Amino acid sequence: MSAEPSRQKLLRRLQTLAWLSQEQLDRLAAATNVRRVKRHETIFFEGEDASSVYLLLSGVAKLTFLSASERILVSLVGPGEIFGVSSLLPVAKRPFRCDAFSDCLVGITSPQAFVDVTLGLRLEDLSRVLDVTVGRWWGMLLRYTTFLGLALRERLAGALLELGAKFGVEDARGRLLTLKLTHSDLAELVGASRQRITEQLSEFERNGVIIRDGRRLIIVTQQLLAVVQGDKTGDGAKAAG
Amino acid sequence: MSAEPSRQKLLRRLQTLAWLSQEQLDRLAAATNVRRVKRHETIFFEGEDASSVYLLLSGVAKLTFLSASERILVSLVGPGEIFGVSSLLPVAKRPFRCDAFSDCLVGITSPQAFVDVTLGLRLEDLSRVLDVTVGRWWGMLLRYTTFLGLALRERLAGALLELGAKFGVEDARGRLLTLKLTHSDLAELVGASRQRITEQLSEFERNGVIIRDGRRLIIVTQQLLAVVQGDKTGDGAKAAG
DNA sequence: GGTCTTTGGTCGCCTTGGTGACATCACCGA
DNA sequence: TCGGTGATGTCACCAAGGCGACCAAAGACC
Repeated sequence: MSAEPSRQKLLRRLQTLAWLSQEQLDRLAAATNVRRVKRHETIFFEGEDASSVYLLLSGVAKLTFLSASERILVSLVGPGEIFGVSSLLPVAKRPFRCDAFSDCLVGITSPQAFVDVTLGLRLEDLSRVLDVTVGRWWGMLLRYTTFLGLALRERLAGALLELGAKFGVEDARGRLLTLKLTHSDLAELVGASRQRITEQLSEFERNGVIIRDGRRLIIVTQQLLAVVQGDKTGDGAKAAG
Repeated sequence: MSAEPSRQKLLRRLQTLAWLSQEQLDRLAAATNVRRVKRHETIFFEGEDASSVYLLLSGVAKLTFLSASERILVSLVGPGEIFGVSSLLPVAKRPFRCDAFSDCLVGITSPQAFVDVTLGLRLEDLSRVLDVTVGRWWGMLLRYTTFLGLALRERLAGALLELGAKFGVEDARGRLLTLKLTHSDLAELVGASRQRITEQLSEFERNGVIIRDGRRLIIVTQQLLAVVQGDKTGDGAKAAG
């Protein structure tokens, strides 16, 4: 796969890397494999281990998120762009699929080499810092893409789970939310109107998915998970009631 | 503002920074100011220059995005989390507002000091690399938050502008999209059905916002910008003939 | 050119969920 | 204890937009 024009030359053309020194460019080129990908072929799959950094040398690629029965075009990648960067975080899996939108020339490098050449750091050191800083963006992005194409019911369930994980304490009946959230707060969080939240919350209560202690919420993680996974009927809840 | 319990002690409690050495922790503490913020007070405003990194020492803060007549709760920040990290990118302004959801204790550091202590790098070197790698996430995040609460009309206009900027070439009549996009592709990109895209696109054509050259699109940047800014009537288009 | 497949264009029905308007309810300070 | 205030329930009405169905046009392939 390396009988290509000249890896250095290909890399030198990229605007994105214009600030690298000649020596850095050479080292990066040496660590990069070039692969030709035809239109509609896949560059990497969702769920794969994220173990490479990609440079789009030419062509157009697309990143898509595949939720249950829904396909979301997350982003189009143009020539010169670096993608597949979730490999810089200590995250195991790729959330998006990437396939070639037109015939592409793709450079593939290890994150270790990339970090070493561009910053002179060890991947694990950078990872740790990125995780606690820009890792939040990654999480938010995942949340938004997941939420698109979900109904209010599932969105709210997901949000409650997240809140429970972050701001909850264990309780005999489930997980108690220590945060005093109004329905309007939840509405803003989930992108809905206050009224719908009120309704949905009572439905959850009827089905035993949440319990109300005065104005505090106790969430039943098991049931909520069932809801997020698309249990429309609430039967999962009854099963445990 | 530094007559506080002990900055070192406050920092040492944070899970997020558990991997820092004693010496790093001391240096970070020395570079950090602690501020007490009461419930509902604002920690930073949207549109401000992003010139600090924040550490939430205690309490809960919320990040909100304020679009035209819409308020979106982007994320809740819990104790120990680092936020306001857009200051690590070469981006001028903060897109989100951050205010205290409960009484908070906030640590404030310069991005320079933060990067120096945690990675031993100069901010500008890290910035450059982050910009071309995780900068994409930032862009996507902004896109999603902006798109929430916009109607299809505006979303599509925004998407076309983006595509034009990235994959367009100047043309006598506007900016020619070199990419062969089907209506389904656009639908996936803006989160709509194929049929709506067809309709919206013809409406755009009627109003002179886009021009069709066979199956290729030419976008009229001026008009599209007007649409994105909420020009419901299409009068902006007529004005230019 | 003839046929097949992909894309584009339109309709009508129906679900989701936003809006405004109220009636309650819980909590808080005087 | 008693309003006041903000948080909750609930309703009727309405707009946006998804979905299935179907046809027309434009390439693609033989």
